[in-house]
Amino acid sequence: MGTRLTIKTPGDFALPRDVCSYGYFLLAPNLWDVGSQTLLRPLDLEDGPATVTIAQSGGTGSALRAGFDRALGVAERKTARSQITRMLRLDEDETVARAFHRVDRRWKKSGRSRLFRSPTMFEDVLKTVTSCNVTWPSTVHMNRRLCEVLGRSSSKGAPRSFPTAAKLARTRPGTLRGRCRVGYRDQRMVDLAKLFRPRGSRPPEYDPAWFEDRSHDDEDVYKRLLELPGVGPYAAANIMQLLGRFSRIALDTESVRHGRAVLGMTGTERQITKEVAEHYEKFGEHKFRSYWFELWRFYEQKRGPAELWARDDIAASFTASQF
DNA sequence: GGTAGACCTGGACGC
DNA sequence: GCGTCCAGGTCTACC
Repeated sequence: MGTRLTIKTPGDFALPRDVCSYGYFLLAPNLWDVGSQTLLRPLDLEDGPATVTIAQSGGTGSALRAGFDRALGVAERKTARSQITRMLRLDEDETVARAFHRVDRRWKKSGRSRLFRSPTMFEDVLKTVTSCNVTWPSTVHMNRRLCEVLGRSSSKGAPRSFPTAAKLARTRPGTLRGRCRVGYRDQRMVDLAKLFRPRGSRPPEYDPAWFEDRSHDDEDVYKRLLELPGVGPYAAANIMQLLGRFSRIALDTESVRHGRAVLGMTGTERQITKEVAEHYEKFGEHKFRSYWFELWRFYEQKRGPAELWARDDIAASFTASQF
C-alpha cells in the first residue's frame, strides 16, 4: 500500500492551469494525463525513486491528493512535499498573483500567475541546457533519453526518474552523446552535474539554497548563472524565472517571432530583440510573466487549451522554438 | 566590446 | 534510401 498525502494549496491554485503553464510539463519524466487531469512523475527520494500521481478534485484552491506507488518514510514524506511545493510553486500565495495582476490586469480573469517548474533546480538547469540551440522535438527526445538511460524506476513498468547530479557526474560524456543524443552538450552536462553534486556532508559547489535565497539580488544570481558551462544570456534568464525571479526576459528567436507576428515590430533581428526587451520594461519585476503568458496565449490559440495537449502529439507536431 | 564561425541533431526536402 | 540544407544558443578566437 503506497503513501497518500494531502497537500494544502493557496486559494487561487488550479492544478490544470498551473501545471500546463510552461513547456516543461511536456518533458520527461513529467506526464500530464489529459483524461484524468492529473500529473504523474517519479520523484527522487532518500530511499530511491517513488512515482507520484497528483490530483485536485475539489476545484480551485482545494487540497491536492498525492498518491505514491510505495510507502514513504517520515523523511521521504517531507522531501516529497518540498519537491511538489517547488514544482507547483505552492509557496507563491495569492498576494503574489495580486501583485502581478495589479501590474498587468490582462491575466486577472484567468488567474494566470504561476509557471510550472521541476522538483529540483538541477533538473531545471539541465532542461534549460537541453532547450538551447535545438528545435523542440530534440529537447523532448533528449529529456526522454536522459530518463530512459540514466533514470531509475520505482517499480516494474513505472517511468524512470530524471537523473540525479550524482549519477550524471559519474556518466561518461560518450554515453550522453551516443545514447541520449545530447551532441556537443555532453561534457558541459557532466561538468554541470559535478558542480551540483553534493560533496559528502558539504553542500554542492553550486548550492540551490544560495540561488533560492531571496536576500541575494537578481544581478548577483544572474552573473553566477552565466559562469555555468552551457549557460549564456538566454539560459541564465530562463533559469532566473525558474528560480522565481521574473525581472528578466529570456530572449531568443521565439522573442523575435513574437515581436514580428504579435507585436507588429519590424526591422532586423537585433533591432527587434532590443525592442522586445524595451516593450516589457513597464512590467518591472513581473516582466517575464507578462511576456510568457502572451506567448502561451498564442500557442493556445493555435493548439487549444494546454491542459488538453497530449504530450506525444505536441512533441511530434510542434516545430521550431515553439516553447 | 563586437563579430564570425564551429559545435550537433533531427526534420524537411529533393532526387 | 541517401545527400543536402536549415534551425537553434553558447563558446572561442580574432579584430
